Amino acid sequence: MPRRAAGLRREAPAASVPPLPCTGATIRRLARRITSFYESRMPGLRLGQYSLLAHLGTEPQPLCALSRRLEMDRTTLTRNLKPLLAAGWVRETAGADARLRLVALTPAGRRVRERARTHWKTAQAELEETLGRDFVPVLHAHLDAALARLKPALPDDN
Amino acid sequence: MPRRAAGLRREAPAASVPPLPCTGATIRRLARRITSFYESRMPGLRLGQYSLLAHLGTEPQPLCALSRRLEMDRTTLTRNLKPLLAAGWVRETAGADARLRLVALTPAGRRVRERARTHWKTAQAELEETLGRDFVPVLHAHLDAALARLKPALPDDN
DNA sequence: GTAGGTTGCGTGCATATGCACGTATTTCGC
DNA sequence: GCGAAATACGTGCATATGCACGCAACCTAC
Repeated sequence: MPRRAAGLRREAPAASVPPLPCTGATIRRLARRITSFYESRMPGLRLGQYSLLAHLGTEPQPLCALSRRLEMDRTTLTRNLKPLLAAGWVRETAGADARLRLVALTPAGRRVRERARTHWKTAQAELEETLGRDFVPVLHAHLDAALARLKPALPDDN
Repeated sequence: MPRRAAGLRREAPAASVPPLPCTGATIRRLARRITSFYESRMPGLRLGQYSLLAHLGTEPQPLCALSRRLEMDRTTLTRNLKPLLAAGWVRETAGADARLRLVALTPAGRRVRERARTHWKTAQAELEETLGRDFVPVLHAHLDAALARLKPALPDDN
């Protein structure tokens, strides 16, 4: 071991096979990075929360419909909705079908969404600037293609 | 805006602008989908856990080095390591620098990793089959390009 | 040598994610 | 009608994610 004053070792991946290129790990890494990018430009709102607001409307819609549109687990949606309900941005109403839980934006929710949309637009523009104006459409095309090929494989719900 | 009689509309995304294509939302959606794909083929191990095992080695390395290599928040790493420690797949040792927390694979951890690597390889191959053999390299190239352009913007740690 | 900045780390808080399981309602087959 | 299948939903559990804050050990300048 070479002597070293203070420091940390940044060498050696440590006795083993180097990790092979994993599509899953890579996409998650990029998702983290991009999420962080957006959120640093959207004060007071997580990206997921904004996404939720953007998919909500004045018209009450059932949770299941929302989860399908967002292609997100129903139970995740239930929990992600909680802070928005607590903030008074979303209200729930009862419909004819007693099983359904209908959710819609409140006036306050619409205001928050409009304000956030501005920030989002800025972030999106800045992201496209950073990644390259002509790069982003290509990236999107590939992401969409991957989504189209990868079937959700719905277990029970959704 | 034409005033429409109640009952004319059946679909309607609910009184508002349809969500614009958001790179962040799209990549998170794909990340969820792909994660689910891998995990359905890796019994008893989350994708993140496998990724961690794959980046660990026999040689003890400090947490901070690991978090840098994984490009992941240090505190997230701390927590993600916990189940692996509990399972006896990872051990921690003390080094010269009392600040550092050195972690390495145990023999059991190596065995688990080797078994998991097999499953991972199958999953990866199947994914490439599903997405298209020639598609995946292109996708990777774009993901890597995006990662290269998007600087982490390290706040304090990491 | 010691004060003060730096570095490595853990915890509390808040959200994100999805599976297994259980519950309530509705619809369907007969 | 009525019992079974289908549908919509919540909760418990386990992990994933990162920021703010605080602590301890280390290093550097003086």
